[in-house]
Amino acid sequence: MASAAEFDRVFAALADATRRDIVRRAIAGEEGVAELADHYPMSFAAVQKHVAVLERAGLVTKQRIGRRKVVRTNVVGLHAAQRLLDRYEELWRGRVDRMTNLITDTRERTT
Amino acid sequence: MASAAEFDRVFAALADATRRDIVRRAIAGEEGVAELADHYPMSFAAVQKHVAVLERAGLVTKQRIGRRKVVRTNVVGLHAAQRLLDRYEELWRGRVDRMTNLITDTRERTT
DNA sequence: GCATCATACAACCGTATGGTTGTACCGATG
DNA sequence: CATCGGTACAACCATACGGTTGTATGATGC
Repeated sequence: MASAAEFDRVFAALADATRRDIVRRAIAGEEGVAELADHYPMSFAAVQKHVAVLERAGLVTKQRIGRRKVVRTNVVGLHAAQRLLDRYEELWRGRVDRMTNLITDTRERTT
Repeated sequence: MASAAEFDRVFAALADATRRDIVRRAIAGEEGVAELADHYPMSFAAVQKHVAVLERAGLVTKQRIGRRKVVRTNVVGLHAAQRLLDRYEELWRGRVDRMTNLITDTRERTT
């Protein structure tokens, strides 16, 4: 189970379009940092920082291959975020069910 | 489909423990801003700002009831985030499948 | 109409964030 | 071993963010 601080990092990491695109590209898991940087209108260092943010959030990993470091998205990190949203969803459904019951009860009582 | 800026707002809104807790509490949809504020060790104004961030992200709505404004989580906003994560998940699965095929092909060729 | 509860918003402050440039390190290759 | 490609990191800058206090607006109850 992820701590509050971990959720903070995961969602903060996903709250940037460039980083989301890096996550998407890193699913293929074939590009190094410099190759990723070519896709974006910013310096290499900026992209490197974005990758570092994603890495700290546990959303990607880096593996040295030759002189490059290939960036790969870590599906485990994504799952943490997914599970939190799913829990909200469950709670929401529970609430809706309870309201439905309430309405049903009322109907039964009033009919 | 949500735009990049909308995703930015949704994930940024979720990247704070207090705001996530407000979302959770607002699922019940019974507390006003002042009542929510009682749960947290910060000023009323701070909580109000958090609610405003969630509102701008489309994660909660406010409805005037008497002199209060009841905060309710908007499940549609959550769905936007969920769908993005699900898409990453799909892409990831696709990649794994492709790799599996590749390995299978190789085996078939080498046997 | 007045006091009051609930909300809204502006101004301010410290720190975090996203970007830049510059420098240093590491590994492959001639 | 000298060079070069790829990465890492520090220093710096502007702006955004999370918090505060103070003031204003709005709906309720007497």
